[in-house]
Amino acid sequence: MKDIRPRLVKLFGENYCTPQIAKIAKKLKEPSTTIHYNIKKLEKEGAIKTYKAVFDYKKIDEGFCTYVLISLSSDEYGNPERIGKDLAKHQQIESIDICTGDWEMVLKIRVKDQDAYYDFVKNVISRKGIVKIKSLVSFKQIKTEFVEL
Amino acid sequence: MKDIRPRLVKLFGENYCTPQIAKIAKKLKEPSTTIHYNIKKLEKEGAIKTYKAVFDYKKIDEGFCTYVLISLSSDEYGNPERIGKDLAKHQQIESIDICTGDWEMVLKIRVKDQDAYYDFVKNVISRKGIVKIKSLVSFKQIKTEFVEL
DNA sequence: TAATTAATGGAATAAAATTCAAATAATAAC
DNA sequence: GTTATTATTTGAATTTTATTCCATTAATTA
Repeated sequence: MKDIRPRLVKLFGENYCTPQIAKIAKKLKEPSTTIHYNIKKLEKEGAIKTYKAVFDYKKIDEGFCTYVLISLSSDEYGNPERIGKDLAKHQQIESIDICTGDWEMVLKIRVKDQDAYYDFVKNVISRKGIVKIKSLVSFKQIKTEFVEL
Repeated sequence: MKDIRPRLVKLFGENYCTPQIAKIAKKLKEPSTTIHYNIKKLEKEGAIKTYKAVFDYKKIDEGFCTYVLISLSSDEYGNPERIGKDLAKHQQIESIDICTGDWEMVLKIRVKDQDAYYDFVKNVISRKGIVKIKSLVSFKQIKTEFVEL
């Protein structure tokens, strides 16, 4: 057995999907060539970033989800974007926003369980320049990525 | 001109995409039938919820993004799920989580601009049982739905 | 109003997904 | 440990789909 699944999950997480032109054409009652033309235009304009899968994250060992509200230390306060770009490369981070309000940064994180979360916070979040202020642990995920679970 | 684009955006927002089996097969150096089999299995198990597009939201009139931290009133405190399910039907809400910590619920919202956000809060969030405590407005979105912007 | 560019859509082609059947591997039953 | 059962892999054939090409129409600009 080749255990292809984790590799599939990785690829689907941010790519390797494509629009279903025929189905859309049928749904909108337009010729598929017209649909094709309009989709390519959206892609060229950069309005569509990618096509990807949305998972039932509990079933792919990413059931533990948290929001992390972050304050930056005074020496990094003026440069949240540098830290953000640096964090972005971590697969466990679903989203990164630089915000107004009481916190400079909001992360959404997905890992397997509490232990994995502890490791992630220890190794990635708790670093120079990042002062973690608050973790909100998701008890129940009702909707994610615009998809109801 | 038929202005197909908003209709496309709506369909792609949560569906009407499909995996690229041939590309995956090439990438993983496995026969496409094997890839096909494994994907169908993931779908049947419910591990894959759907395939969808990720947008550059500024370019589709959804550039204004916020996190809303919510406290529930005492009479709804015991039933956050009912409120969550009710909120889920609104397209502007990207995610809904029921949480531990200082707030019972976290929403991620996308609308066109501040005016649209005001309307949304007025009409949807500020209702019986929902006491909005804090809005975090995203200045800059670095990553969303696991995709770097 | 003419000229240019953008969008639509049919027909033909190319590419891909899907089905089918057979072989192999893994697991369970005895 | 051997047999029976089930799950997975894979090539070949088929069906479906995306894509290209080109002509037509609509929209925009000069």
